[in-house]
Amino acid sequence: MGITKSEHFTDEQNELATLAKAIGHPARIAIIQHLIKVNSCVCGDIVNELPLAQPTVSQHLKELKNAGLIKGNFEGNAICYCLNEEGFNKIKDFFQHINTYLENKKNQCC
Amino acid sequence: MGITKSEHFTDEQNELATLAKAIGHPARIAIIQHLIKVNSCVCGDIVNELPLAQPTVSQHLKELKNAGLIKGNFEGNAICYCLNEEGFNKIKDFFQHINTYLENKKNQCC
DNA sequence: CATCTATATCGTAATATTGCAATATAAATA
DNA sequence: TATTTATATTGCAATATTACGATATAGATG
Repeated sequence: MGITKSEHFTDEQNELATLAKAIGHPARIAIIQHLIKVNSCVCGDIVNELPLAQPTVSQHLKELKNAGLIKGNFEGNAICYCLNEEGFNKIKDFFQHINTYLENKKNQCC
Repeated sequence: MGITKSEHFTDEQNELATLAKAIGHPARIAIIQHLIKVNSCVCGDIVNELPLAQPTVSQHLKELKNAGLIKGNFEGNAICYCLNEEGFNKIKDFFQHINTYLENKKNQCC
């Protein structure tokens, strides 16, 4: 089959999965790290930073954008990308929940 | 090609991507949420909680285990699964870094 | 030991992802 | 308007993922 049975899961579960999946590629991790590192809007030098061809980078940017993790504005004929808080805020709560749980859990068999 | 070019990225980037990718499926989000909810080791009732066949659940558990996000102990003829702090701690720093950045960033074009 | 119960593995079909060359598009500039 | 520059889209091949029936395995129990 190969189709993820999204309809059997909650919207929250599907949304979190989509976000995590979008982050789940080293090229997309690299893009996120680069956007943080340069601490400003990046107008296209992402292609030069990555060991991938331009169409491939464009595809990764598209996936991050679709997931709501980055956003881009036209700036002349270039595009200015930066992180999108909305997307990251959605994951933040999930991980904070997990961390709180892990800090307090006791008497587990493993 | 379809092969992720892991060799061109740093170990950290590959590791973070592997962790995020493992989380990036609604069934695996559901497993994580369930393990937190029951607040104890779960010996096999995960299959009953999910809308998927037993082999499929077993496969998802394997992926979470391989990524270091859960661990399992034999408990009689059943297996006891719970969250693995190690894996989650690795992602924690990444997201904390992002959150700190997002809270402080200013004067961005987007 | 035979059987039951719980979980894993195998095999396979359907689908998704990754990557890139070629090409298209769109704004800027000569 | 022709050209350049920046980015996106298309098309396709290679590979990975998802799902499940069938089957294997391993401990518990009769």
